[in-house]
Amino acid sequence: MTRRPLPTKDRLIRAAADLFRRSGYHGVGLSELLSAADAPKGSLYHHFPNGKSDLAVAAATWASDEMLRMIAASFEPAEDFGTGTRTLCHKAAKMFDKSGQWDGCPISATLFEGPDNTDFRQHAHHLYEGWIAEVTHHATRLGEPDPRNTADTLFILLQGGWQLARARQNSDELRKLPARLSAPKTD
Amino acid sequence: MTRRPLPTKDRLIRAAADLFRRSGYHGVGLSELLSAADAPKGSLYHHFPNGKSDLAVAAATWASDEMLRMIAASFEPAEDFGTGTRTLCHKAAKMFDKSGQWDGCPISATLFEGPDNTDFRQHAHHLYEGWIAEVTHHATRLGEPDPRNTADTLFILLQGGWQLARARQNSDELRKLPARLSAPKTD
DNA sequence: ACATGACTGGACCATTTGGTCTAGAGGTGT
DNA sequence: ACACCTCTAGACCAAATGGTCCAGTCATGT
Repeated sequence: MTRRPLPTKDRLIRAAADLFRRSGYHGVGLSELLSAADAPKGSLYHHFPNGKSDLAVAAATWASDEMLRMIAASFEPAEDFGTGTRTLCHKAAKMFDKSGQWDGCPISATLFEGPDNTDFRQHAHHLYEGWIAEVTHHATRLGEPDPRNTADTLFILLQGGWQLARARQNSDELRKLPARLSAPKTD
Repeated sequence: MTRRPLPTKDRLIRAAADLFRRSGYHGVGLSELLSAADAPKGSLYHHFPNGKSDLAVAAATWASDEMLRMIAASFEPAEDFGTGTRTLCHKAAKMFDKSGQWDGCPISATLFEGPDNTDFRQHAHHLYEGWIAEVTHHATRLGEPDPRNTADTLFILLQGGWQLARARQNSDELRKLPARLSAPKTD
């Protein structure tokens, strides 16, 4: 406790976020989880009475909060929206490289691939809308003409770009994303 | 056999593609799989000596081939690239609705979330590049200025758009995709 | 009629799964 | 000193997991 760098609960959340992102909800067993967090089973069920599923929600929420911080850190110092986008994509690329280039989106790997519980899916939706809302906020602030639509597009590009980067094992796909973001045609 | 609409091997592949897309590789047990395909365990291990993992590869490949057919069917009759793109996205939206609006990409759910086998990942990459090559082919044929890059972008939009549609439970996100596809800025 | 080979059916197995339960350690307040 | 409470530790459990194995079925070729 005093010697451990982090309290047990946080170690569990971080280990869960890490492992779920790598192998998906069902791909991680409690034993693997507990040994990664260096915690016994009793602690898990003390902090998360509903066990694995509670932990999954906590882990996804924590990962989502990290993403929100990343978005804020990218756009707050930016002069214009394009600059913020470029910063965000570069940060994402760095995160991708650090994650070992195989991991998926922590939200979808944890909640979408989880048990076919409606609450899980809705929570994922909620978290995603949080990202989009944050981007919309900055798009508005920086004078983008159609902030909501622009935020949706950036979300799509990040999700799809991450997938392509994963397939190609190359984070440059993420860095090239801003070039693909431009004013939509008036269909 | 004579009474069954499809031979056992194909029923297994189709059931697997279906279930894996819905719950991911680890989210589906053999029992669920076998009862969905109405096949006994012996048949699985006859047709797929390595069991679940062999079946997963076959299922992902089959799903990928379906996608290739969908791409071809969209672009072959098209006068220009934009029209083909619109058709493809509408077809994808229809498929999304038919799938129940919760399923993920069959390739990534089956192969990326699978065991941390390098072959799995590389096969997924191979299948994805097949999609992109097919789109590149049509982009070239229809006179797009930068066919490879355009194909990459369409892939990214489809992957990301599918994810957003899944979160929002709304296939219109896929139908709105073509409007987001435009000439990239010269960064 | 018989043998052959592909395929089916399911009993069986070791291992792992998520989850429960209880004994107790360790800190804090009185 | 005591009680109190949070948290840890891990033995234990029923159920499910992926996988093996083999006897039996059935269509076919001869």
